[in-house]
Amino acid sequence: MTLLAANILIVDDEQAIADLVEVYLKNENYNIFKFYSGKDALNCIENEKLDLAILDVMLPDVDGFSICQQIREKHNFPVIMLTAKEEEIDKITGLTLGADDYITKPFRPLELIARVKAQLRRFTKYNSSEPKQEEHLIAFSGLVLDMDTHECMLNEKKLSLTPTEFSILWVLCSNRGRVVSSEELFHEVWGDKYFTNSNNTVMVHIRHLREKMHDRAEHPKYIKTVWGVGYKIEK
Amino acid sequence: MTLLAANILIVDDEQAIADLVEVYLKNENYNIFKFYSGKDALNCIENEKLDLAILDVMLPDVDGFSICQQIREKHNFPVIMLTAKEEEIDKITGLTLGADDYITKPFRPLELIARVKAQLRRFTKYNSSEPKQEEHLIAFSGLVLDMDTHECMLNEKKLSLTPTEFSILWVLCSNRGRVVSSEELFHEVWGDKYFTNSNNTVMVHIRHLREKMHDRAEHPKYIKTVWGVGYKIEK
DNA sequence: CGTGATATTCAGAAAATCTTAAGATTTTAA
DNA sequence: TTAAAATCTTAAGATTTTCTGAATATCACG
Repeated sequence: MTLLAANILIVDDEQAIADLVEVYLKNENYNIFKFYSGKDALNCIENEKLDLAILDVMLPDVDGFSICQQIREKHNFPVIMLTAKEEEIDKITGLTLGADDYITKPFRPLELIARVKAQLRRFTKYNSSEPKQEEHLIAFSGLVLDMDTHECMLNEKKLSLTPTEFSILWVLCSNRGRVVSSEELFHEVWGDKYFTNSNNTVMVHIRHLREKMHDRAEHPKYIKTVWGVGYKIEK
Repeated sequence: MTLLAANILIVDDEQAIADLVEVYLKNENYNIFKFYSGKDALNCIENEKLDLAILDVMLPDVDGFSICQQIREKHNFPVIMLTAKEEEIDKITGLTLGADDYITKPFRPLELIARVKAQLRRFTKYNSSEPKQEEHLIAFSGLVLDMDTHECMLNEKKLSLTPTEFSILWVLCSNRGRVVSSEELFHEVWGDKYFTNSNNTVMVHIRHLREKMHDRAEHPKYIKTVWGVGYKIEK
């Protein structure tokens, strides 16, 4: 694994899913190798130096399990399986054998990213002497967000955030200095899982966040409203 | 045995099992030599400096006993046998033929790792002067967990934990400071072999643990619930 | 001002966790 | 080997926390 960015293989015949995963992970600065079929993926496994694979269990040609086996045979990097919730348990048991982790669809983007990072961390821990830079931690001017512990500290004081609140703040912070629209926020946090026209839900959570941060909407110190565009945290 | 990592031989014709064992042990930083047949393994025994072997008793070509005998004849490192539950008689025979330990399938990852470490420890104790760092003991702020004896002490008092309880606490402690999701806990403790959608089982064990630790769910001193994410033990 | 965008509030819905207990399984002891 | 004890799993309902959507209020900009 290079120090700069991990190479991640994505295989899913549902193009929408694969594309989505790609977007999320590219956003995290990973190099993506994406395929809609198992056959193409196998080729990639041989020719690229990969660091992690995300495989759909059910593929039309070569199934995820076989790919996983091939990876195990000749290579050594973590494999995360994607399974639909409805798929039969027996099937999954067999198919996920040997995978390092699995995620059931539909999943939340942040969860996916967290899992990917966890695997890369766990793996590099034993395969590199580099004191990995911590990407699961965001810290600046009195605000600390820790993906591992899901903790949030604001000026030495611990804020107890709900999962959604944490996610929203995380997205805002990792895009610090840039305005993030309600829609974008919604997509980042909830994924395409739900579609709703009302961005009101986001608003309510922003409200709660500001409350917990003692941030008044009139003079928000942290989460600023940019009229007609979205929300932003100052750099 | 090198100071850095032990070389471990795995032989099992059930590829899924061999792969699984490989994953678990690689995770523990061992070098793995894996084979799906006895013949290939014999070759490896001659050419590599091995520190431990994990052998399936039932192999299609050369059986585990024979391999074990060959190891005993020319080499000197511990052998752990893998046996299916039904193979009662073989178990005994295998042991008398010189295996140092045996594990019945299906096994739990933590148990496998513990046994491997125990054997390596036992062996190196007499064959090296290096005071190997002991990873089989976790101790911090009043809590002591001993993988060898499966004992747990909390503030000088011994807690009698069931195997599952011990495993869960062990995983939580070794990931202290990080939130571990129910799913992850489940994987670590039960392995990929068993699969269940309900994390309720984990929950019940957590409950029992908290009970034994006099940890109330409202104000847990030790095992904290991180809503929507998992459980965690403070650093 | 008027209009559309953002805020606030709050109650019901949904989701996650906790508790309990009964039955299944495994281990231990006799 | 069998009986007893210990442990594990599962399920159902209770509880707690979190999320959502509607109704209303407020604000910024023209």
